[in-house]
Amino acid sequence: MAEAWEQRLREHGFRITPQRQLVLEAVEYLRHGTPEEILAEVQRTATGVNLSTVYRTLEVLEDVGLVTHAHIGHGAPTYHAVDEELHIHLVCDRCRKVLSVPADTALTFTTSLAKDFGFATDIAHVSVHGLCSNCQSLPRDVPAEIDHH
Amino acid sequence: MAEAWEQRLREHGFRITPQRQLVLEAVEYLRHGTPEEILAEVQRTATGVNLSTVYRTLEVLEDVGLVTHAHIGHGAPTYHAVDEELHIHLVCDRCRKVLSVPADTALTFTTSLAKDFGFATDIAHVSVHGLCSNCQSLPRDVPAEIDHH
DNA sequence: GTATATGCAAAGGGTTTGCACGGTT
DNA sequence: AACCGTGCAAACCCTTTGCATATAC
Repeated sequence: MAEAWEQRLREHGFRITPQRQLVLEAVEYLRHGTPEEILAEVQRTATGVNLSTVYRTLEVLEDVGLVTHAHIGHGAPTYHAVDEELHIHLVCDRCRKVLSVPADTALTFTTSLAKDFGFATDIAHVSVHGLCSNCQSLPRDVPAEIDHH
Repeated sequence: MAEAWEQRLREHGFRITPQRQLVLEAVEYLRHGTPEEILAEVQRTATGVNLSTVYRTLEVLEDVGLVTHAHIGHGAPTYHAVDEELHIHLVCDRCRKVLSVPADTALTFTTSLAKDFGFATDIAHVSVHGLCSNCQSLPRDVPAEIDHH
């Protein structure tokens, strides 16, 4: 029997290619990865793979439900394999640290958005910004952006 | 007595310039505006103003607490005057429509982030993505992105 | 054999930066 | 007079696209 991911691609009319396999494996291995990071990982095996292929491949893999992405900072999005536990990223606007918390922390929130506005929330898609516990206790006008990653 | 906004700038060691006044007025007038839109509005009065000045000015105005910004789509951020009612943007990933809901809809959510993780949430900074009530009732594989604005 | 995927290079949107000039204090 | 703010142009990051070639089916 073919691997599940091959099945998924074929079902949606896509072809099986080495690039698609490698990108998917890189996302699974990295657990959190930007397109650039995924490319770097893929190129450890296949140096010839191109960034635009990574972009196109991630789009396809997302289409068929094998990966998802989330926006962390203002920069490149982060991709996850779908079998990762669904989580929300809390981004500290001062120190830039990212905290992952279970998606169902937002359950009452998403429930009321559904009830009051009929809106079906994809809570993990976009990060929640704010200040982490550490940075809240710091003096006000201390330089932000301690860690740019 | 000087206007409040002039006070604000001076307090933080910034100078008063026509550009800063015009950008602030444009943000207040537009209520929701991207840097480009703000520039267009400013240029109705002063054609010579430059985009990079708008960016730099918005940063200053945000620094001193006269404006805030929120990320709606993947594109340019939207600026608001601080006296606007604080609201969350709900973005439909299919039709791209944006729904504004009161920020305190998220009160139980932000409260539990504070209690459980010590995180002080800035809920209005980033939009919540998902599907609006209309698009949920549509068939699955209908082309998305009906309205690119 | 035919349609789809890929690599490459170029273009695109949004934003930031270096620099010289001009305006505010 | 000193410094800050501005305009301009170039550079920047991330992403998308056109096209010819290669590959999966």
